[in-house]
Amino acid sequence: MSSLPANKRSPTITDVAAAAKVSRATVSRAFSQPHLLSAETVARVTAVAAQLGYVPNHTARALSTGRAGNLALMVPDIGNPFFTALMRGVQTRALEADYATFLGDSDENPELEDVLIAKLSAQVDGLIFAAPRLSDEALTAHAHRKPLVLINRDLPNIPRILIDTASTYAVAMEHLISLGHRSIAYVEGPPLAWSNAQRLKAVRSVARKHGIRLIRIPTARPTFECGQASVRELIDSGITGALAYDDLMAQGIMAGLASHGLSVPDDMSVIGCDGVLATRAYPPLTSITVHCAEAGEQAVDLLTDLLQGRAASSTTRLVLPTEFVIRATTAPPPRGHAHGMLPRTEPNDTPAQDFTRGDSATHPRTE
Amino acid sequence: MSSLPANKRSPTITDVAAAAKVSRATVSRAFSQPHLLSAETVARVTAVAAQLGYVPNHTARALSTGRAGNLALMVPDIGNPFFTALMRGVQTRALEADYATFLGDSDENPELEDVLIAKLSAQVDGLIFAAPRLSDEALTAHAHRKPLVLINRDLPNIPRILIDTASTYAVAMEHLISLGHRSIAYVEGPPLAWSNAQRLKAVRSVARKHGIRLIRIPTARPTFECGQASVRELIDSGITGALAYDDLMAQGIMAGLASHGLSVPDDMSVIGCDGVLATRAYPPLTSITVHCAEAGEQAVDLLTDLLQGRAASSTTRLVLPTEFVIRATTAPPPRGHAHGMLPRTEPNDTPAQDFTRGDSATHPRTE
DNA sequence: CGGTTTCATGAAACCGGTTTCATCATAATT
DNA sequence: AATTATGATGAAACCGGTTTCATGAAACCG
Repeated sequence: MSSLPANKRSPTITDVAAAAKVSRATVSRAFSQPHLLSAETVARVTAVAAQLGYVPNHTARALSTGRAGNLALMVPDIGNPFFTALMRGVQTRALEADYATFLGDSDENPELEDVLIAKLSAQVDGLIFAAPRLSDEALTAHAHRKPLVLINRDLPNIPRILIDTASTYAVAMEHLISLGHRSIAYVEGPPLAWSNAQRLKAVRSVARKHGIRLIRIPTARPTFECGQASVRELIDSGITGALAYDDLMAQGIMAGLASHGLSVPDDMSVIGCDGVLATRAYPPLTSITVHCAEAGEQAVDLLTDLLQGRAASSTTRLVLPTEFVIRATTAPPPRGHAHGMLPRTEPNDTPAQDFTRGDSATHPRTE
Repeated sequence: MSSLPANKRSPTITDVAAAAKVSRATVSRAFSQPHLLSAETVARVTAVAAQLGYVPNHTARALSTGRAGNLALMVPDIGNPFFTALMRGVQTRALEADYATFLGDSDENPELEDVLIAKLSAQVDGLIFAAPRLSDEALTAHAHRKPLVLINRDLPNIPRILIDTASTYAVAMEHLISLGHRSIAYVEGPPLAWSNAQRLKAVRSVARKHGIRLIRIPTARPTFECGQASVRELIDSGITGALAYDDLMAQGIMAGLASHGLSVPDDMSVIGCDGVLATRAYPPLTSITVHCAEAGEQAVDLLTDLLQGRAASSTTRLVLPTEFVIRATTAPPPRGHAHGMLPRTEPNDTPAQDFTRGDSATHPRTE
C-alpha cells in the first residue's frame, strides 16, 4: 500500500545553493568550514538547508576528502563477553571521535577474517584487530595498506595494545600454590592467540619455580562447551586447581564439575580470566579482571592519533594492567590431595589487595 | 621508523586504463559488467589490474551508483547473548548478499539509538532494528527515509519479523501449573520492549484462566544483575515459580537464589527465554528456545528483497515460532507450598515433545 | 590617497567510479 | 552487394561533495 521508503530524492548541495542564492562552494563551506564565511551567510545557508531537509551526503564527502569517517573492529567471537565489552568501548570512543564502526566477527576463522577485512577495509580509515588469528605476515601486509591497531597481538612496527594478563596469571598461580595446591592445570585457549602463549609461559615458569606439577589441557575453542568438555580430563589428571584461559571456559568447567557431582572450590579450585562473567557465576569466580572496554577505547585513541599523524608512531606499544580478584572459587585442595594446609579463605568479592599488581603495571606503559 | 601505512596512492581506474591501453569505461566494465566486453579484453584488463594491485574504490562506486553496499543493525545491548546470536545471523547473511554490516549498540537508550541511526543511515542501503526502544512515531519516520526492517516490534506498514514467544510463555505457564504451582511471578523485561508486552499478556491470560496468582516484578534492564536483584522480592512474595523475561535474567535469579541458600528447582522453579544461556546454567535452565540467528538471517533476506523491489511489500509480517524446552529448573513446588502434587520430573536436556508447539507455528507465517 | 592586506565568495577542477550515447567494425539479412 | 543488426569500445557527463585559485570589496597603512 503506502510503499514506504518515500522516493523523494533528498536535496543536494546544488538545491541548497540555488535556494539560498549562493554558490555550491559556499554551501559546502557553511557545513565544513563555517569560519571562512560571514556569520550571516552561514546563518542563511543553514536555515535554507534545514528548511529543505538537506543533509550532506556522507559518501560524496568521503570520496572528495578521502576520509571515510568509519573504522572497523574485527573480533574472533562476539559471543565472548570479553569482545562485546571491548566492542562497547570501541563504539563509545569512536562515536565521540565521530566515527561509525563496522563490526566483523571472524568466528575464530583466519580465512573469514581475511574476507571480512577485504570487504571492510575499502570503506574505513583504519582498522582495529582484536586478538587476530591471522599470521604475522598477513597482519603486517594489512598494516602496510591501512592504519591498523592490534589488541592482544605483539608485532613490531604495528601499533598495539597489549593486556598484560601473563604477570597476573603468575600471581594467580602463586595464589593457588599458597593455598596448598601442588598439581595444577592450565586449560588452554586458542593456539593462535597471543594471550594464550603469554599465559602459558607465565604459568609454566611459576610451576617450574615452585616444582609444581602443571598439566596443559588443549581445547578447540575458548567456549563454555569446550570448558565443560575439559572436565573429564581435569578430573582424571588428578589436579586440584584449574586455571582457565578465560571466564567463559571457567564457567564451563564449573558447570562440568557440578554435573559430575563435584563442588567448587571444595573439590577443585577454578580461576578464570577477563572478569566479565566472574560475578555471573555461582559461586562467584576468582578471576583476573581485564579492563576490556578501556582497551577498546585506547585502541580507538591510538588509531585516531595515527590517522591525524599525531604522536603515536607505528612502534607504540601500550600495555594495560590487570588485577587478580579473589572471589569464591579458590580454596585449599581437598584433604586427600592437600600437601600443605592453609586456613580456608573467606569468599569475598573485593579485589584482594595483596594480589593486586604493584605500581609498575598500574598505569599504561609506552615503550 | 618505518611509518607503516605506506602512502603509495593506490591505483585508480585511470591508471589501469592507461596501463591496459583501454578507456576508463572499459576498465569499469571489466569489473562491473564483464559480459559487455570481449573475453580477451576482460582478461587483459583484469590481469593488468591485478598486477597493479587495483581494487575498485568502494566509496566512488557507492557515490555513482547510489548504493552503499552496507546495512546497519541496531541492537539495544550487545552484551545480551540473544543479540549477539542475532548479529551473527545478520552478518552471515549480509556477507552472502555482499553487504557489510554496521553495528550500533544503543545501550537501551532511545536517544543514543537516534544518534546512531543518524550517523549510520547516511551510508547504508537499509537498516535492521532489533527490539528498538524508539517510539512508534520515530520508527515510522525512519521507515519513510530508509528501507527498514524491524525485529520484535509490530508496526503496521513496516516490514517486520516477530518472534512468537507469547504463545510459548503460555505453554510454560501451563507447565508450571501442571507441576502444581499456584503462585507464579513474571520477572519483566524492558517496559518499552514489544516482546515484554506480549509475554506479559500471554502469561496473564493463562493465570486468569486457571485462577493462578500472578505477580509482576518490574526491573530496570534485562540483565543478570537485575535478575539477581529481583530475588529478594521473589522470595518475599511467596511464589514458587518464576518466569523470567530472558535467560540472562533467569541466570541472575538462579545465582540470587543460590546466594540466599535456596536451590533450584527444589525451592523454586525458574524458566528463561531465548535458549542462549540455558545450557550454560547449572542446573540447565528450562527455557524457551528462540532461533535468534535465523531471525537475523530472515531480516537480511527481507531487507534485500525490499532493496531490490522484490516481493516483500512493506506490510510483510513474518512470525517465527519458538519451542519450550524442559531442562532441569522446573519441578513441583516445595511441600509447604504445594497445592497439588505431581511426580517429580527427571531432568533432561531434550525438547519436551509434549510442549513443543504444534504445526500451526512451526513454519514462518506471512500475513 | 595610492598600494597592500584581508575577507567573503564564486568558478571550475577534482575525487574515482558508472553509465549514456556515439562510433565503428563485423556479422547477419535480403 | 547494399542494408541492417550486433557487439565492442571510447568520449564525456554525472554522482555530490571539497578545494584551489581568482576576483572584487573593504580595511589598513604610510
